[in-house]
Amino acid sequence: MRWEDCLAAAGFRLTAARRAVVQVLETTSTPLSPQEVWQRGQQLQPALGLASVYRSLDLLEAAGLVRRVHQEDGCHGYMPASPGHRHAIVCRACGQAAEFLGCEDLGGLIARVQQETGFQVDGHLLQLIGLCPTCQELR
Amino acid sequence: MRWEDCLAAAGFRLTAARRAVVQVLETTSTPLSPQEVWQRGQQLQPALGLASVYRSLDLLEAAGLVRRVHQEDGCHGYMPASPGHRHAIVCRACGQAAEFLGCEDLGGLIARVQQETGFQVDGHLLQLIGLCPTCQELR
DNA sequence: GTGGATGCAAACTTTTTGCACTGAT
DNA sequence: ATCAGTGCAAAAAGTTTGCATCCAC
Repeated sequence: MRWEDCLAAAGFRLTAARRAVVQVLETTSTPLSPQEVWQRGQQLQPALGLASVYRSLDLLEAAGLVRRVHQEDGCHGYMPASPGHRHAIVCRACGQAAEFLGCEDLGGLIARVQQETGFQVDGHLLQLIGLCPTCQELR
Repeated sequence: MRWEDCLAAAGFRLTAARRAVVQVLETTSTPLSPQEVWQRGQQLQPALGLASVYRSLDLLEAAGLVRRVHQEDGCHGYMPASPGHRHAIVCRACGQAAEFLGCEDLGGLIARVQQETGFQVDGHLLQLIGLCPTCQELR
């Protein structure tokens, strides 16, 4: 299901602003801040407003089409999200990011933590940090 | 090693502002925002400035004495950090948090992701979300 | 045609910075 | 006595909101 259909199915309109935001995110491998999405989006849609970028990102994130990643400095970046439960791995040198599937390995850990703390775990935030292939070569 | 010694050993001074920030964090089980730390800290140290709270939190985090947790809404909270490599579990209902040890279970997952993506993984961000014992009872 | 969505500007929130003064060493 | 650290105020970032206009349906 393409993103246009996802939004349409949920009753949202296909507007130029949303198109621009999606196009920008589709063509990046680095998570982008709202500001960056805005700047790049203006090349596709000169009238694009920053507020619409925020609104579109919220919408797309809620729809599961876009993922928000936590950067080391505390700012947020957005990247396109593949369907399913995935996590991101972000390069600490260049910011390049990739997604990966599978966090079943957490099962044992979660069971143990539930036992130890009494919390009932129903979600997790997992993100890996490292060096991408390119940045490994540069050192 | 108490926090006073940690800072002193690193060449930092023991000031009233830092004392207040540490005391506030020591007496909370919920991660606090800088604003909250400031408000509570003013009861211990009326002249406390918000800027000093930010500066102290940065310092204490760099020293590993305080942990920054990512809240669902994107804002940051700070909580005291026990020594060693630990992670946090945060209650999605009341914000209460606990720490847990042990993320060796990630080893297999990390090895697999390195293989798949070519990234060299050297860190991770892991946080669990769930319901604390108290909030489980309330429903 | 209608109402959802936009762009703009202003408001707000959060965080950082410049600077003179204070107080820990 | 020194100078790291502070409090304050201003500035800079980051994000949200109000509103008239626009355009997808």
